[in-house]
This record gives sequence, structure tokens and C-alpha cells, in this order.
Amino acid sequence: MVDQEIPASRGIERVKISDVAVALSLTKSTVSRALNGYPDISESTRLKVRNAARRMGYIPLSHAQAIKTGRVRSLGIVWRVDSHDGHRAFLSDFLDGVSRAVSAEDWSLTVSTADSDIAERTTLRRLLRERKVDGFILPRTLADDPRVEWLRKEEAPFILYGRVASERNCSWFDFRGEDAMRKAVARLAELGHERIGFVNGDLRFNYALLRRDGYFRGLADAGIKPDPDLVLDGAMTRESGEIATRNLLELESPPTGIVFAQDMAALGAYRAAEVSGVSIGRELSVIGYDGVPEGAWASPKLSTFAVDSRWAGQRLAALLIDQIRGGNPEDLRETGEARFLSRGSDRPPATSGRNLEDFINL
Amino acid sequence: MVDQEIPASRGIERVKISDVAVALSLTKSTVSRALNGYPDISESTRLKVRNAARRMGYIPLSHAQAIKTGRVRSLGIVWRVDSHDGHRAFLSDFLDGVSRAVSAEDWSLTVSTADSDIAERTTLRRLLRERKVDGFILPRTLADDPRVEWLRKEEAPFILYGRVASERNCSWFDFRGEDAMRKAVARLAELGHERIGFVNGDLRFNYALLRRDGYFRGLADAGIKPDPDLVLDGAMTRESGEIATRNLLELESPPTGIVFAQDMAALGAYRAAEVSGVSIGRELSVIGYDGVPEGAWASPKLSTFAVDSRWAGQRLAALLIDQIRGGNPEDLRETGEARFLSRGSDRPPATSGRNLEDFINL
DNA sequence: TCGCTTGCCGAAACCGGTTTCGGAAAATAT
DNA sequence: ATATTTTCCGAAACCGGTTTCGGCAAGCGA
Repeated sequence: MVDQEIPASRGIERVKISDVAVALSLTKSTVSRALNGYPDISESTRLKVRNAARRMGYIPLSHAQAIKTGRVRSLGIVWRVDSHDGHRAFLSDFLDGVSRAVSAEDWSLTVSTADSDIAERTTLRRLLRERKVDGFILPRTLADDPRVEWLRKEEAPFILYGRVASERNCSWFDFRGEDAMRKAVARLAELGHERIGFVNGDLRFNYALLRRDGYFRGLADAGIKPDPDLVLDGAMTRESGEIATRNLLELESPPTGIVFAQDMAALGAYRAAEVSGVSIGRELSVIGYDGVPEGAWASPKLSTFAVDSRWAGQRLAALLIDQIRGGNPEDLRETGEARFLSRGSDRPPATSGRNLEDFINL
Repeated sequence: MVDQEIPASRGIERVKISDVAVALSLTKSTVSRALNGYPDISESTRLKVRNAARRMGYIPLSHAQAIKTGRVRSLGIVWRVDSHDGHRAFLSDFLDGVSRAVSAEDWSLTVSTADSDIAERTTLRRLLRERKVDGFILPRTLADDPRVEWLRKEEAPFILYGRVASERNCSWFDFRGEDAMRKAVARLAELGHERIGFVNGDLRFNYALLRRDGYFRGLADAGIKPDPDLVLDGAMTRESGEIATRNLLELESPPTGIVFAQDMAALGAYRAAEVSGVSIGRELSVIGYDGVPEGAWASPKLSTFAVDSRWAGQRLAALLIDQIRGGNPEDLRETGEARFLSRGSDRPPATSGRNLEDFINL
């Protein structure tokens, strides 16, 4: 009462929960419960507390909360950098989607990279043990993904970007690539193609299995008998796409149209076609999948099924947060549809008697 | 002693510091100090503690430590997704570099995205207030970057990817783009070019100012009088690069060689050249900067100065951690050199009387 | 008016670590 | 042998929140 102590005030004095409590002549327990919506706080004090907290700029330290709640309000993702499967181009959009969803809930995102299975496992383990994250988003789902079993055992929440055979107790978001492949085949068949090839990605990935199914269903829909010679896999880069295309073109009876499970491989077809002297669109139709930006710079532009990576990231994060908050994993599954971009690389076959103009606005 | 209570054991029982302490008949304070290298612990107990901790699989909760230490052992980075300045392609490598350095010290990386200045500021503020991170890596440095002043005021550690005018009290890593531009000009001059254009990026970014200086120094080195008509800026995409190139080609006295501050713009030149009927390498030489993968797929392949984004990320993270641990920011500055990839897009000018072969292995 | 809920908040324990402080035992000096 | 320092560890406070528990006062029914 005699002499107001001048607060040192050097640095940024963070306002903590006790400051808010003192300012309102309440205890910090009351403030905490008011802020966290406990039912045993009257509406009037709840309001006073909320206002005071906002006015004073009180923001709880997430790690201080975590010590009691066990939740750090953070999602983790380990990005594989050891494969050229085209993932890289998506990264920016994908992270943006995750970040948006995560920020909307005042959570955050912890990112790490790994260049091998064991590095990935090590990182997952470390993030989990140190409790840097409350759950994981798992990209690049394998058909039989060991991460799933391991994380189940560790009782760590997770969500797959992609689907998986062992469905029990896990959530996911995925684009229905099989539908896209099916439609791609339908599209080419519609245009008059009868020999339609398929260049798939690595069959260890689950999406490759799904897309292959879609391709065959598309053939069945069109009443075309599948020819095993026209189906290749393991092509996820320009180089391998080029090779695959060359192999297909060298068949005695080559395809007039090829469906690619990935754009990058489809872009490899451009070079193979150039080398072989066939022109994309005219003599060889091509449809891709992914919607990579490079497709718009090829000539003719690559017709493709574009996926919205931002949306994927957004949904994955939102669903995972729901799960961590107690949602049932099996209720937290969503799929999305790839959007077809009709550009220049798919046309009626050159030998087709049908009129080009009939299909121009198909 | 009568009946060993069967541990419930459901779920993963995390081993905490007190478990280690009990197992060794020590107190947790001793264990903590032993693990953290305090000098008042005997070497023998330190060893015992370390071994027991490892054997029992004890890993401290980072947020539990943070509550007392104030450090969460995490770096933050806010990635701008609202610009087409070519950053996206680097993201994967860049994050990989950061992640490696960060993991090596058992730290982690928090990533967020923003699509505007205010969104970025908001995110920085939130991460800081909640103490999700101990410091920031700031990409995309502006010539006069408001983030610097703000973070200084907030007393938050940070490091720039790029350099900045207001040098006081800040650290950075950057590639010396000015050296690259200077060498690019030297290279073209060496090849016999006399009219050498320069297509720069957005001048708000500091690197653009530096690279411009490098270009002019290169001209001075070669004794070429600078012509303001040959210098354009604001081109960081294929589209704008194409436009810039077209403008340069339409001059009464067009350049025979162009130095681009960014590869993506340089790739735009390919299309402009195609449209104008001039051939890259033969009639128009082009040298880029960045080393984007697309450059290897252009024809002829783009000669460029490639930067190692992974290395940048790695150094930025390492330097920032040093700073957070008490290092003097001004001592934590590094630069790196871009590596020249001599490919097909830079050749002697078509009108040059000199022999092509003289330069093929230059 | 009295007893019994109900509403609402304070007191205090707690989360899992870190750090300060003090003191016993051992080592050294006197 | 005693005094003094050193070495080394335990006890306890602390960090900033959350959550449990208990109790006072007001509201209610009888």
C-alpha cells in the first residue's frame, strides 16, 4: 500500500491464468473451468472470464495444458522423401490443407521427413514417445501397411491417406482412383478406342490395386476383353512411364489409348511418342491421373483426373482431430472424387472411322 | 510383500522419471540432473542412471520439460502458399533438410501455411503465444521485411532464408545469388554474347536486389555497357517469363543471351522462343537460377545455377537451434554457393564468328 | 421454519518434469 | 583429532495449467 512496486516489465510479460484470476478476484481453477466450458460455472462469470481473458490477451500454453490433459493439440506427419512417386508436387497443397484444418481448431502440425522404412518408424516412435503429437496422418498407404498394425499396438490415433485391406479400427480419406480409371477407360472406349492399355504404379501401394480394378471394370463395362499384354505396372516417373509406353508401342498390336495411374508416367509417354514418331492425341491417346501442374505445359495438354490435395489434407486433419477427441475411427472415413480435366491428349483413334467433331465436346 | 499387485497394464504404460528413480533407489531430482549433465552428480551414478533410463526406455515428455524450462525443442516455419515464385518445388527438399537437422538434435518442426501477410502474422503470433515453437525459420525474405522488426520486438529467435538490409541482431543462411548472376553474365560474355538481358524476380524480395547487382557487376567485369532496355523484373513464373522474353525479343536490337533470376521464368522463355521461331541455345542463350527439376526436361536442357535447398534447410535449422541455445545471432550467418549446371541452353551466339567447338567444354 | 437439493465457487491435489537449497558424508586441511 | 571444505544427493518448491472434492449460500419443497 505504501509504494507500488514498479513491475520490471523487461521482455514480454506473458499473462497467465493466475493473472486473469487475480484481476477478477477469482481462483485459477474457476477461470480454467470457465474457459473450458465446465457446467458448474455460472453463465455470468463465464462471460466475465471470457471477456477478461480476451482483453488481457491470455492464451494458455499448450504444453502446460498438455501435462495434465495428455494432449498437445498437434498432429504429426512423416513425409517420405525417398521415392519419386510424384508426391512431391502435392506437398505444398497438401500441407496447406492440413494446416488450414489444424489451425481452425487451434491445433498445430508437426512435420518430419524420412528416407526409409526404419527411419520412418524411428521418427514415428520418437514423436509418439515424446508426445510431440496426438496422432498421425499417414500418406502413401501400402496395400498391407505395417504402420497400421504398429500404431494400433501403440494405441496411437492415426488416419490414412488412402485405404487399406485391414480395415478394422482405422479411419481414412482417399480419392476413388478406381472410379477415375474406370471412367478413363469408358471415355476412351466411347471415343472409339478398342485397344486400351494401362500403366500402373507400384503394386505395393494400395491405390495401384484399386486403380487396376477400376481399369478392368472399365473394360468390362465397355465389353472389351482384357489383354494382359496391355497392362504394365511400376511406372511412377517420367522415365519409367517413357519406358512402359515404348514397350506398349512396340507390341505387334499396340494400344491406341493408354490410361496412366499417374500423370508423371503419362508425361513420360510424351517423350516415348516423340521418339517413336507418333503424336499424342492423334495417334496415341493418353489419360493421366493426379493433375500435376506439368500436365498443363505439355503439348497437347494432358487430359487427366485431378485430385484436390488441399482438400485431402483438410479432411484428413479434420477427421483425425475428431478421432482424437473420441470419435469412432470406423465412422471417420471419407472418399473424394477426382475431377476430370478434358484437355488435348485424348481423342478418337486415328484409324477410327468416326468423326472427330462428334467427340470434341464430349 | 504379501501379494504382488498385478499391474493393470492395459495400454502402454509409459515409464516416467519417477519409475527410473524408484528402480535405482534415487530421487527423481537426482535422475533429472544426472540425465541433464549437472556437475553435482558423480560419474558413477550418472552412468547408472543413463543405463537404467535407456534400458527402461525412458523418454522425457517434451511438454513436461517445457513447463519449467520454457523450451519445447521445436522450430516453426510458416510457408507462404499465395505466390507462384517457384518455392513449391523446393518445399520437399527444404523440409527434408530442416527435418534432418532438427531430428539430429531431438527437436521437431512445426509447419503452418499462410496465404497473406496478415495470415502469416497471425500464425506467427499464435505459435509464439502458445509456445508451440522456440523460434522461427523465415523463408522468402523481403528487402525490408516487417517480420524482422516484429519478431525482434517479441524477442523471439528467428533466422532468415535470405539476407536483409536491417542486419542488426539477426542471423541468416542464403545462397549468393549475386555471385551466380555475375558468373552467368561472365559465362555468356565469354561465349561471345554482347547483348545480355536480365529477367529478374519481384524486386520486393531481397534476393532480386542482390541478383540485379550481380548482373551489373558481371557486365562491368566484361566491359559491357548496361542497357536498361535489357533489364526486366517481376518474372517468377513461366507465364511472366514468357512475356518478358517476348518483350526482349521484340526490341530493335534484341539480346542474344538472357540471364534469368529464376528457372521458372527461364522456362517461359522456351515457349516465347518457340512462338517467335528462335531456337534456344542456337539463337538465344538462356541461363537460369534455382535448379528446378523441370529444367532437365526442357529441350535443350536448361543451363542453370542450382541451389541445394536441402542444405539450406539443414543449415537454417542448425543455426537457429544454436541461437536459441544462446548463440549470438550475428555470429550465426552463413552463405552458400549455387552450383552451375552446364547444359544445352547456353551457347555462343549464332552470329558469332567464333567456333562452337571452342566452347563445348567450357 | 426446517431440511434437502442445487448452483456455484474455492482449496488443494495433481500432471511430469526441472531447479534451488540445504545437509550428510567423505575428503582435505590444520 | 578437529575444523573446513568438497562431493554428492534428497527434500521440496516450482512451472502453468487441469481436475477433483468439499462446502457455503441460495432455492426449493414440506
